[in-house]
Order: sequence, then structure tokens, then C-alpha cells
Amino acid sequence: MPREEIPPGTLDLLILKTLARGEEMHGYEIARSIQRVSEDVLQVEEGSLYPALQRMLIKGWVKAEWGATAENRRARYYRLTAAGRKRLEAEVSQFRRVVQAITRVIQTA
Amino acid sequence: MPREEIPPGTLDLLILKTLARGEEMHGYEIARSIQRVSEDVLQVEEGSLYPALQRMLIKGWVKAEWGATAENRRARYYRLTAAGRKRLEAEVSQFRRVVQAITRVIQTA
DNA sequence: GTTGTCTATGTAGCCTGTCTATGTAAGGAG
DNA sequence: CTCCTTACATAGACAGGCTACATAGACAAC
Repeated sequence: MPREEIPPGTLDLLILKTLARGEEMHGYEIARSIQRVSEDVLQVEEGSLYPALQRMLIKGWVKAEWGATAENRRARYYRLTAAGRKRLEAEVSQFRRVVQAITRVIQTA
Repeated sequence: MPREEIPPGTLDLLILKTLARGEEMHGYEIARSIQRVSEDVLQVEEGSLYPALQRMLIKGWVKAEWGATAENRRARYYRLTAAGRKRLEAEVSQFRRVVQAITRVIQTA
């Protein structure tokens, strides 16, 4: 099965939700997590990931601080802010709403 | 509830499926149908609709011919081609696959 | 010590596809 | 005649993915 592209507008949702599991994560780790949890359907490219994280920093949905990985490499660790958590809820309910609407169109004979 | 924008990539799917119900339809009618069937969640703007129909004409997914509506206005009637029907199937299954993948991410604790 | 690989972050520029805004024209109401 | 609605169409803005490229440090192999 081929990997699918990330539908525009859903990348923020995926990142926010991944961070919402609680642990701090760095960017690379977030990307691998999304790929793993989606069972290899969604592949987050680096050229999409880092700009997305920067947008979210500016909007105040995440905070970042430099640190080091277990393998002693520098990495930027992100965690959700309160605003980010609120945004996540909004994005999830909007996602469900739109998917349900499209599904109605698909299923109408 | 606010209307939602059409997620990029799904407009073709919505149009193809609407035409797949069998009857010939003109553009304006297709847009109103999508809006109605989606229970007013999805609003197809004309600036999105007509370029989309032209793309689909070029790709051979739909055919068009000029005619007149019941109210005696000129209108361009579209119908699915065999290629369009095939494309519709591909888009539907891709849509389900991606939605399922995103849903997995959303639902993973 | 230098070569190579993997991790990790980042930027530049392209492309697709939606949106807003605008314009045309013809029918029907008043 | 004017206005509203239908119906089609295009130009340009803009967002958000993508590819491709660049950098840098850790570590292994040789």
C-alpha cells in the first residue's frame, strides 16, 4: 500500500494530538510517532514538519526548549500549551464534522 | 454552526460522487446539491467549482454539453465518463484510508 | 584522521487547490 | 427600467503541503 500525503490542514492536528499524550518530544520523534501510529499510512516530510512547528510556536500552541536526546544529540523539545490544548479540541471536532459531512455525500445514493 | 471550507483535494471527490448519482447536472446545481446533502456543512464556492470542473474535463473524468434549465437558462450539463467513475472509486478508497489513519492518531491515548 | 552513516534541524522555492473579488449575461418580478 | 437570481467564468491572493538542499554533531569503521 502506498503512503498517502497529509491532507492540507490536518498536519497541525496530528502534531498537536501527538504532543497531547503528555511527554515532551522533539520534532523528528513526532514525525516518526505519527508514521508509526498511523500504521505507515501517513508520512510526515521534514519540509512540512519544521515549518509547521514554527507556525505553531508563533501562534503559541506549543513551547520549545533545546535539550539532548538519549543518544546525546541536540534536539528541540516541544510541549503543548493551554492554548494548544484548546486548539486541538477545536481541530478534532472540526475534523469530525467535515469528515461526517463528506461521508454523507459519499454515502448518499 | 459555521460552514466549513472544502479540504483541499476533496472537491473532486464530492463532484464526482454527486454526478455518479446518474442524472446530468450543471455546475451550479452540483454545488447546491453538495451543500444540501452535507446538511449545510460544506459550501462550494463558485471560484472553486468552475476551475475544478475544467480540470476534470481536461483529465477526461467528465463530459459537458450546453443546454437549458427548466427555467430556460443556458447551462453546461456534466456527466461522468468511465474514467471518472474509476477515478471516483480510487478517491473514495483513498479518502477512507487517510481518514482511518488520522482517526487512529486521534484515538491513540 | 577521514570517511561515511544516522540523527536532527532548518530553509528556499515550487505546486496544487482552495478562497475572494469581480465581471458577464439572460430571465423574471415589480 | 431596475433589481434580484441564476449560471458561468477568470484573475489574483494565499495557505500549506512537497522536493531538494544545507548544516551539524555523534559514533563507527578503517
